[in-house]
Amino acid sequence: MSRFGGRMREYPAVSIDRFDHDNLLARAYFLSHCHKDHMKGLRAPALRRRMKSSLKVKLYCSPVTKELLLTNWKYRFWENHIVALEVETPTQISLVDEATGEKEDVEVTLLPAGHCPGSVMFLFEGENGTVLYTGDFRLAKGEAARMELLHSGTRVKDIQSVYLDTTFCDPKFYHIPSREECLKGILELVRSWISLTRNHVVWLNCKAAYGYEYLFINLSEELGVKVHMNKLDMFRNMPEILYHVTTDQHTQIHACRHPRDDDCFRWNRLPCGMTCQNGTPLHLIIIKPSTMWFGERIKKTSVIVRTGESTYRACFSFHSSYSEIKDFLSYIQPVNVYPNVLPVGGTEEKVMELLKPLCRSYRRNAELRYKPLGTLKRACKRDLSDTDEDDLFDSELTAARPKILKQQRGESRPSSIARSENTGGNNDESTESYRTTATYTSLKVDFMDCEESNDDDEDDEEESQNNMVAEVLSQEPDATSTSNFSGVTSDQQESSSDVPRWDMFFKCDRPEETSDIEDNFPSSADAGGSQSLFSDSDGVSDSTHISSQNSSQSTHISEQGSQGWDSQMDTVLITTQERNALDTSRGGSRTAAVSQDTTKYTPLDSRPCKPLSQNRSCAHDVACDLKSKDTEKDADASTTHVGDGVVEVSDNSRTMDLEPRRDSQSSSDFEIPLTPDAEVPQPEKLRYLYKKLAAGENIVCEKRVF
DNA sequence: GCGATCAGGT
DNA sequence: CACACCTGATCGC
Repeated sequence: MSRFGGRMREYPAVSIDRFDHDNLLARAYFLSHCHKDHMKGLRAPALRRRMKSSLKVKLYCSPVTKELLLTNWKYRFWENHIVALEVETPTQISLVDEATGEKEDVEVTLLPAGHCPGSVMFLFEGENGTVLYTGDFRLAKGEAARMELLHSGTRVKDIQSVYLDTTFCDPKFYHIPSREECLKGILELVRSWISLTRNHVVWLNCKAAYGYEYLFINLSEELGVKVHMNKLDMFRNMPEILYHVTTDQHTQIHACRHPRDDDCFRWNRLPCGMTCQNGTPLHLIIIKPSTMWFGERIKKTSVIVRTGESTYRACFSFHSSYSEIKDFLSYIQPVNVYPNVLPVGGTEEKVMELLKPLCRSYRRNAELRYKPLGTLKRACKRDLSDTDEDDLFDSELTAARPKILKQQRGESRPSSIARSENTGGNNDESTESYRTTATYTSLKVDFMDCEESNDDDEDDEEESQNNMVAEVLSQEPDATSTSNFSGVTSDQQESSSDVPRWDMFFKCDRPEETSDIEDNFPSSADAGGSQSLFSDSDGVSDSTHISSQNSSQSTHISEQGSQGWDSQMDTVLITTQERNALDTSRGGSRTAAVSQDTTKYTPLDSRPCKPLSQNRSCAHDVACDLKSKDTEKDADASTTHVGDGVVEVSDNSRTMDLEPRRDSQSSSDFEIPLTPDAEVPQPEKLRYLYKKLAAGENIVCEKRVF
């Protein structure tokens, strides 16, 4: 639930998603979506009075949100004060103080948030910088990178602050199955039931809130059965939804509600009162969409679980998972982040601990706070002494999977790489120009991403150790590099040439280039072949739960208790693995169908959700495009290349945009003073270590010596 | 009578 | 587990 107070530090003249207290004095109002917890005060008498006496104050929202809001008579009084802004259309807004006449202009852009129909994020650009208010959002990994308006030219805009939906910002919500996965699971369950006889019906026990519409649409499209709802006047101008829902009870899929709809637990009675059809009693199953999450080491991502004889839970989430949040924020890399939501067991401090490392300001501060020695020790200590299994892969530790992704990531997300390298190496940006070498910081960031790209594997010891090793490797140079700001010189560059680079070392083992892009789309590419050095060990660990899948009597049925999801390994109904296999065997037609349906959701949800295949190729194009343009940009902007891998920046206003060449990664990181005990790794030693890593061997001990 | 808040429920 | 919402009790205006 949103705890956002309504106002952003940078633009306090506007109020977003809160309409009480101080917000009554705002010069403009913004509503991100139509959920009650974002509408506090929106129909209060105080605000109503203000609107009556004001000609200028407006409420800005997406066209769909406007429609949904005005359908509710309680909000009808807003009618002449709402301005619907088209999504992804930057709009200049004058914020006028009606009392003083004082004026401030901001440009606002609505970006699709994927939370519910009409949900958007607000991007504000003006004198006080660029800030992003996410509202509530669910964006898959990589979606931020695909949002054109988050970019300026080829790189991410310089975003000062992000006001972030942190609902699931906790490592325990590490993974939530993708929208497509969940959809498929529900679809197959519903299909298998309602195709038995015409009297087999399904009740979708949805909350009284917007956000399930794409589920209804997809079920209806796939199965040719409309979904029964209590009312649908709010969709009267949304044919994409309207076509798939009905007020006719005589349908096999219901999402109707009743104040006492637990009557449904009495057999075969629907909330709408239906108990039989043509004199024959109904056979009812209940599917309750609910958020299911998986810690990152839990690999069996069942999206449907049977909870009783005729009751099921289906995975469904309105909010981004922890790994999706991380992907989003680490791509944007704002200077500041402010959580809009406190996760349940969490405190503001705890959330900030998780978010800060993904921001620019923290990196600078961290470098100031921790002297080089301290940083190095800290990184090592945490890696090696942390014996808490649950924490083993949390947060930063998750960053280090020994996948050969660096190059790939670099190609598809240049700004992310550039930023992280910068932030790792720069400190006082306002007084001098900088030379930055690319450092292992980027490696770390890369791994942070790629480990999510196949979270369906490896919980075994061997892999864990590999993880640890990789973490060590990626962290230490990182830590080292943080000391760079005091000692980088350009001649450190030269000596790097004969030192093996992690990515280059393994380059020959990599699959063909085109598969690189797949790694950016984990939800659709999980079933893909080996993309990593460790695909073998992945395979081995996979086998451990294949057997448990087979132990289910069929691909669909098993019982479960009501404990946490993580302990329900054997109650899997439909696993992602199974479904992925299904997709593969069907030549991907299934994926295509679902993707297409998702497209239909687009106008309502405002999501630029293209079919996955399209997304991929699109992303691929963008990636290539970005890369080539990036080069130009560096040349014509305020950055100048100084040698290979060193960039000198003279633009003080945008120092964080330093973009060292990715391929500049070199051993120069090692050649600055280290901790007293530390030694500079010799090329031979690096080669040796890489070899061991490639073989999946544990070299942690040797690392300690290092 | 209305709204805000809280507790308790799904 | 959680979300987003509803209902009902209580309090203050």
